[in-house]
Amino acid sequence: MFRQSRMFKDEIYKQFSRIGKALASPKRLELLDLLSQGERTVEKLAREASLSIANCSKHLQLLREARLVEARREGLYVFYRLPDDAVGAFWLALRRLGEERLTEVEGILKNYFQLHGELKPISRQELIERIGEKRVVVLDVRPVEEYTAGHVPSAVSVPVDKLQRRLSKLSRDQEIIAYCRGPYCLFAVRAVALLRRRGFKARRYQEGIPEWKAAGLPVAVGEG
Amino acid sequence: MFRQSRMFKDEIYKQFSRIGKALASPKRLELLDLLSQGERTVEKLAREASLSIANCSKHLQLLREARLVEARREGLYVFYRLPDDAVGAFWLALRRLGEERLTEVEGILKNYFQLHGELKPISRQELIERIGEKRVVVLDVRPVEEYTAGHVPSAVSVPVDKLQRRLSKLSRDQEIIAYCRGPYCLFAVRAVALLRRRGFKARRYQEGIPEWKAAGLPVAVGEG
DNA sequence: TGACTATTCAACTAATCAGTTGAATAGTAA
DNA sequence: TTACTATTCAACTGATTAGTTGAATAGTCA
Repeated sequence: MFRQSRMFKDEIYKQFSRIGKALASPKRLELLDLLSQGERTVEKLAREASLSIANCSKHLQLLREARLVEARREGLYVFYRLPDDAVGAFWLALRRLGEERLTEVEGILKNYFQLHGELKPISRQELIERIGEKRVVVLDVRPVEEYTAGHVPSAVSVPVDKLQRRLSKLSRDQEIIAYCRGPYCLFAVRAVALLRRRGFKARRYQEGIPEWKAAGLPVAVGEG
Repeated sequence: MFRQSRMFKDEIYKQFSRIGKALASPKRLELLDLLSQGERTVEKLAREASLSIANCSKHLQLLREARLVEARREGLYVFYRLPDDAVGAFWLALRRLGEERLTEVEGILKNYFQLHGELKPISRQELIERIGEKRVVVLDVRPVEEYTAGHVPSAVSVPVDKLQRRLSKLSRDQEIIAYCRGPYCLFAVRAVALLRRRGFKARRYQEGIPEWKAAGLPVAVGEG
């Protein structure tokens, strides 16, 4: 009986550790974070996470073995995605645990954002309250595909690398609130920095769509 | 800017991967599961997880570095424990994700419980409904310390290795519901098997106190 | 203080994993 | 079919991790 129950436990915990192993690499977490914005090809994932394609593919295989991502073929490309919302929610839970318990995380954030003179981001509550206001415009500065896959209602899509060219369409009388993928994506930081240099009144909302959705708030889909 | 934002991301995800690394070993998950029942000494943890003391201590160091456990000294012993409920909840979330997504888990469970002729456990809802009934007695078959640290209200403490000697105190007219640490602890399985062999009407509730608590149900503390 | 014990550390071996490179595969388009 | 391309596989190196053993440490108790 003892021998058998030891075997049972060893087998069971070994299964759960597959998920732990998949989460044990920084790059795989970055891939999960990217995929929580929507599906992507290996190529795009590799570029965004600064990986070679072969290496990225291998990491994706590992994630797939732990059932944290799944793949779908379309023409020449293989698209990877999160199989359901539970995985995205779990990644959020891991992140939150790290933010609470690992003091180093706060240090890194502070260090980086001080370096770039970044002001305190606005809270979710404040964003919700101000969304309807005439003198406020919300910018989604992620690539267009991600905006299309889901965005804050009434937000306007202005990908960060096109912001420069679209400055003329923005009014200096409005207050601009920019958001991107989440607290560890720097698109909104860059956007706000640029806008301020040009004399706009701009602030940053630091959460992304996954957090917005997890809080039960409505998400708009499509061209907006 | 690119160089810096890559460095930032690498640092941030590396921090989160510390948690992943800590979760990447079956034995460490087993230790977390044990600790979610309450604090314990290194010696006890080592015995329960079938580890050498030195090896167990090392695993605990690793968990401590990821801030998933903390230590407290009392007399000759060092007690390890989960620093707060968030860690226990996170372990539950990981487990649930595994149960849903890793098909192998179900297979292992089925395999083992078929082998032991185990019937379907009763649901949480049924347990709640029947707790007050005169003809039902709920047994907590974990070691006494764990019962003392928190148990289902009105449950009686009968550690599984003392069950044999206490059979005379149980009535064959009552229905017995036994529970232990959770679905991967086999105390309740053993208890129910013994009771049935002796002609008692016994069933198993397969969740433990962490799940009970996470569902917002009341927990009784002390000698009961 | 000194004897004692639980716990941790240090050093080592075997095993596992990350990342690189180049070749193979599987699917598309002509 | 053939040419083409995105993706994956296979083999390798260097780095990291698990687990073992024996010694050191830190605290208790008389």
